[in-house]
Amino acid sequence: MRQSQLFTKTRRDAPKDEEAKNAQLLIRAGYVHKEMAGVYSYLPLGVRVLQNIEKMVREAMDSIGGQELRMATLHPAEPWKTSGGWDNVDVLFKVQSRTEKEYALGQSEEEIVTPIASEYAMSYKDLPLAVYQIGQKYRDELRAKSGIMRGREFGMKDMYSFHATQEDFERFYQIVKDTYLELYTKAGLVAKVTEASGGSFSDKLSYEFMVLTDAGEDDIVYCDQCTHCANVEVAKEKEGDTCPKCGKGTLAAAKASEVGNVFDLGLKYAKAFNFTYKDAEGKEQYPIMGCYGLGTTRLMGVIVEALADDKGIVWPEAVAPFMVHIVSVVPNDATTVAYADALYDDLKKAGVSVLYDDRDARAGEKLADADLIGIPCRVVIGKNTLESGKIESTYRRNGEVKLISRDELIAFASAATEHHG
RNA sequence: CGGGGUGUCGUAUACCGGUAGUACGUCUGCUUUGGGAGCAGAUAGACGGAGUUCAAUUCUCCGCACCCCGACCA
Repeated sequence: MRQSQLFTKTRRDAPKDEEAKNAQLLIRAGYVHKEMAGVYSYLPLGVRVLQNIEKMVREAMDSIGGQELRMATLHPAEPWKTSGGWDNVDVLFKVQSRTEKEYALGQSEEEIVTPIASEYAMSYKDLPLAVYQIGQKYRDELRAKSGIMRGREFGMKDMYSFHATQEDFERFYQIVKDTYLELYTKAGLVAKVTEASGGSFSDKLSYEFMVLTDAGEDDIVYCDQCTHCANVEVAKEKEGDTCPKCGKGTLAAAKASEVGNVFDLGLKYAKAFNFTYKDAEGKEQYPIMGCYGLGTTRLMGVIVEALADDKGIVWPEAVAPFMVHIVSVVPNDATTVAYADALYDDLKKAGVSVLYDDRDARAGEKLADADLIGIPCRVVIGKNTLESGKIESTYRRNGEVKLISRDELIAFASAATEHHG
């Protein structure tokens, strides 16, 4: 992509009423556009990041046997009345048609997936079963805040599983947990699994996946030696205590943001929608159901919060909108431009995602923009390095500058691009 | 939903009961080009509605929007 063709532009100042770092940087760099409180449009750069996140999530869910589907987000009122959610879920958006027919907007989709699954899962042989989707969710939050981290419309992956036994659910939960943790690591984050309340959802415990960031809304305590971690809303423990799990470590307190969760739904929805299957003896049984959320847009916001520095965004390779950012700093010099053009073509041919700043602008502005946009590898093409035959590449993450050959750059970038997603 | 705050060109801001100014952006032209260039010109703005007043962007009231704190949070 030539940056001169990119329809968004960067801006020097953040809007005065955006306080969240993620919103300030994403707006300044041209990733998102705010529509209203808690609702953002995603612009070309933002879509590229979201698509990478979705790809990463999709591959992870597919790898553990999840089957992707896409359920409606405009829901009939009836299943919500059947489950009791119509009156009990206060964040449920309800809409009325001009003929006064009532609908709901999807905020989680047990009410939709359970009847669908019950049509196809007839026998114990059809279980376990896991389906998921990635898409928009709507929640009537009383107060949207923290930029894209807590909105009224947002992106989420929601998976639902059905099992014949509690043991099988536990087995699957462990697999999801490991997969989630792997995914957060790949996204450059440090995540903890915490026990939390099931809310109105379930009497049973739920598990939350927390990423450490001061922008988070949750307070957690975690052990400095083992994996123990708990949300203070249910924990009796506090900072400085000896870890109740390993008995060795000390608990530390931190702010964190919930980027995923797992709920044990038990038989609640199976019973509400009369979803039964036949067991090996031919008897009707209710399946055990689990649900697994992962906020894709929130994840994007958390990555910005956790990794950005004072110059701008720092994307991990797995989600970056482009892998290489070519910055041509002497746009009036024909030799330099020809060199940059050729490098751009070569990288594209090698399958590398590359943003090429070919704008007729000064070096300072271009470099500041590159820092703000946050692409992992920046390549500066100017007269100095052109003569040496080496390419100056700078890693956004740590500022490390290397002089490498053209072939080395292409080899590095195409390898990194393969890991994309 | 309770409390607090803020609404001025696209963005950030200034002033003022009487002609709304600046910077950045954008457009035109020329010069410039390795960390947010210079000159010249151009473009564009008072959230909405009532009220007070000779006169309201300014004061008052009512809406609406946005931000922050709290509560809430499938």
